[in-house]
Amino acid sequence: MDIKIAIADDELLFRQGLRAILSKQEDIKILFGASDGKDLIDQLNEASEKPEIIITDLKMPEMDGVEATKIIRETHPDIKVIALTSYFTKPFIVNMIAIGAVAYLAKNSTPALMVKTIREVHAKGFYYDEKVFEYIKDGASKGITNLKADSFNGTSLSKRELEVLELICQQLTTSEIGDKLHISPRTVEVHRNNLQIKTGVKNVAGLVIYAIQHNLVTFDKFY
Amino acid sequence: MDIKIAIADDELLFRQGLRAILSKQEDIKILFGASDGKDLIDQLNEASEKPEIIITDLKMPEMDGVEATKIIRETHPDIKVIALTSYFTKPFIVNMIAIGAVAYLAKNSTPALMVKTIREVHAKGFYYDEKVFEYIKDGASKGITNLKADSFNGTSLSKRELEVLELICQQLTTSEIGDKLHISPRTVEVHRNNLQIKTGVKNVAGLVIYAIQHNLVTFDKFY
DNA sequence: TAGAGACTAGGTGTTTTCACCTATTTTTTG
DNA sequence: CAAAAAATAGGTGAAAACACCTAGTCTCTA
Repeated sequence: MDIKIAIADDELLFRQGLRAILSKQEDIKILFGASDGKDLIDQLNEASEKPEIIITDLKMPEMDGVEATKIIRETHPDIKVIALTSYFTKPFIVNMIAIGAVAYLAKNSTPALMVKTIREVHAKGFYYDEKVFEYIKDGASKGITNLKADSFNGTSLSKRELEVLELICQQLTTSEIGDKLHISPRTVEVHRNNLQIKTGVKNVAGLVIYAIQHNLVTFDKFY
Repeated sequence: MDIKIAIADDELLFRQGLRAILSKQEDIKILFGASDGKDLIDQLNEASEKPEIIITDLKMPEMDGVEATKIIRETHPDIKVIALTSYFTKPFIVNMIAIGAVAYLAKNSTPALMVKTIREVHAKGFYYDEKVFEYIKDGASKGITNLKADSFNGTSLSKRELEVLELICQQLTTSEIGDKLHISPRTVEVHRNNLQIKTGVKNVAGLVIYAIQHNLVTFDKFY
């Protein structure tokens, strides 16, 4: 009768902390923890006992929570995904809900809210607090289907453009990026220029903001 | 006879998780938790019972762990500070040790290592694992005093610098910023340059990332 | 198989950033 | 009040970004 849960977060201490908090609840049982999206999917596929609810951080190395959620929604449509993150901003939230997360929880939440969210999700299948709900309404009124299609690769950035964008966010210069991708710096300039036109920003500052807001780069990579 | 501890981390769930982990140890007692450096200093000053050890995250809004550590080293030199962070890189580590942290712990550590570090710090006054020790040796050979003076080591950003940073994030150029603030573009350049030195980043891309990660600019303005 | 889209890369020139300096004035603080 | 910190601004020069342009190759698909 326990609520079976899996946790994905790249910080072991956080994961273990969450485990310590949740293990105090008699009706909650933690099946396993994963260090990133890839690990989560692997363990999920191998697990004999599948979790009913997965709590996943969005910002993770290797494969992030967004990607992982997409895969889980396809391969295990009955598993509920609760998104957990420090970044409580509209694009993140609207996008995660569009992808299929059933709750969005800030890392700044209280343990009590975390437990409540888990129980609500288990009982009703979803749980949105007021702020999240407000964001969803906003997102919906602006056409969530459109958002679904456009969302991140919104203006549809190409694979190469995304690579260049990521390296720009890592503070590399044009020629450094050229070296890394084995292409001419001129080509990198073309990509940067196209990125600016497609995203409608003015300079690298704009590109970085765009990348972060659209969750195209993970924060971890900056260090 | 308990080891008295205070915890500072901006994520409540993490803080509570840590509390849950550490409260299982009979010899460890958690006095209070703080949500950022400012909060930590305030609570520290007001506390009737002072902690012997403070575990602080480095990346926090308002006042970060670096700044807080510096203040604590001055006002409460007998309190040991353990730096806790996701970013296990040389500059961070060397800098924190230079400032006076007695241990450097990754958020990716095991709860066991966390407890061990606390006990070692309590007994011996410090604890460095092999990797940290290696970095310190490296850092020392390169002149730690210089690093202390130059690097970003928590010198908080000035009001003007924050204004400039915000406008950089709004994609304004140096001369546009100069116009807006009624100062010479040269002065803006000085501010930008100082920002880069203080934050330890390489270019505007780095500044934008720093600003967003440290909650120095509000995301809302971009929507 | 023709066309679209992506990736490539060169030319040219302007503007901006960035890294070194020095130095004065203003404000804050012990 | 004296010292420290912050804000101001100039010089110089190299590197990078940005804005225009043209144009070849490659891959996928209608």
